[in-house]
Amino acid sequence: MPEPANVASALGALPLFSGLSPDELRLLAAHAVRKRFAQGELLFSEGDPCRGLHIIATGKLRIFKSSSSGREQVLAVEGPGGSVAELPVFDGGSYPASVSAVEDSQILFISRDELRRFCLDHPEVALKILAVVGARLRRLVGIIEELSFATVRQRLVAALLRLAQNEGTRTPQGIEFQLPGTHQDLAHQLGTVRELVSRNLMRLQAEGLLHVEARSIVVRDMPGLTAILESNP
Amino acid sequence: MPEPANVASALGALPLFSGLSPDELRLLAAHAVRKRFAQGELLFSEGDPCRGLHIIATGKLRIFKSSSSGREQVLAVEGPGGSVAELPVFDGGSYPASVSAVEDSQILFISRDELRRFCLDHPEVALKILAVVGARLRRLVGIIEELSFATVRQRLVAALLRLAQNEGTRTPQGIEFQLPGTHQDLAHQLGTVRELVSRNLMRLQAEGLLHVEARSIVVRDMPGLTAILESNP
DNA sequence: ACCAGGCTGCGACTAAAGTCACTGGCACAC
DNA sequence: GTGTGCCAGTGACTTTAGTCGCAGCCTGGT
Repeated sequence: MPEPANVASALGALPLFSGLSPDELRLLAAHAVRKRFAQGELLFSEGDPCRGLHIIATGKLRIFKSSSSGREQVLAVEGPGGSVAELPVFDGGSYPASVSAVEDSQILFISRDELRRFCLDHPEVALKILAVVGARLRRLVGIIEELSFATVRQRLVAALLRLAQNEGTRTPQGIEFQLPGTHQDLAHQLGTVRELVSRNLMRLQAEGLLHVEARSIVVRDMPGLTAILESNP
Repeated sequence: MPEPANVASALGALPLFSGLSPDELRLLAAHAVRKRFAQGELLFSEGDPCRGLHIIATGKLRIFKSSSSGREQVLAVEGPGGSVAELPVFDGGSYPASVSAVEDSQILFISRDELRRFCLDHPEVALKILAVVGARLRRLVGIIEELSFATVRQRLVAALLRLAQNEGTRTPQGIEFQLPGTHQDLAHQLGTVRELVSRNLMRLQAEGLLHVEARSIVVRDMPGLTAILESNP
């Protein structure tokens, strides 16, 4: 956990500000404010006026939209080193989505004006931010593609395969990993409801593609799963 | 239509490059290449390596994803003054979606490297680009919200209301406007299929909310339509 | 005039998605 | 222990989305 004196070096370790000189980092760090958020706490809501950029020192944040009928759609989950609200800092509008802490989190906050000023003095930072925003845009386009072309079943499989890839461990039975949250959480990420997650998991198990035990998943038939992704609707 | 000598002033008129000095504009214009695309022609496909930024002088472009089964999802339609592929210029990746010309179009093209260099020398341009990308990101989030929370019927109504707002003319019977393309085109924008557009239009007419005649739509009951948007799924 | 091809409107159907209501399990607080 | 509350599984059902096939219409070309 960064002490005030270490904020500068913490910033330097982030993709956003890598390559800056110690002096520049100190300058930036002088303007950064540290904040803490407890698990489940809301950093801000969709529609709130944008105050600045949030950078994750430790913890995990969830960017999401919620509907009037209680449904949610997760847009991104960001871990340490990630940032949130890079964009509305620059276009002057309000936040387009809500952000809450998935775990207890420590955040470095840089106000809108500070960041804009810093970017004007350090154009390469602006380019880095553009790159980060670009990556976010790609992910959003990916979500749109999934929502618009894929079934819940396919989206679920895609999510499971991503988990297997990133956090899976090889075992004799197949690749094993843990679901990162409840079925409800997963449903929110897929833009659907709990029941469908539960049912589809069971169905995949019945088909012999998976083995499900509580939140532990074992992928038994990888080719079978990837085939589902390619099959039409 | 901009003659080579006028490219600079044409650029200056764009939101992206407003506020630059004539000298700077000339410098940028020197690197811009003019291209023409016929109606329906593809500028590039999703996955192609990114070569640079496209700015629309005249005409209209459509940014879209297409699925293996022939479905399409339009992400944006950009008119004169708009730009396309601002983002992959900076994150080094390939184009995330395809772009085609809706009408015959004249395009100013600035290569990736030129633009990056120019941004480093003119940080305020980088900020302007960030603002444009920000707006795009907002629209994508809006699409995700609609896809994930709204029915086809609601998405259709939302699209009709946008059209009424932007291009509608008041008449005694209600607000009248023309559909900008075929039902198929509209279906692609909503991420659905032709039949559902057709059926839902007829249904709205049967309910007395609209009057449909070929591609001419008359909104007869605005409050009734907005009520549809707010009703749960 | 006539034909070809794109656009539109249906009807009948299938398949997904989502809703509702209920069950049982598990964990934690008291 | 014994509630209390969250979580997961499931059956029965309704609604929405999407598919297929076809017929009518208009347009532009020959």
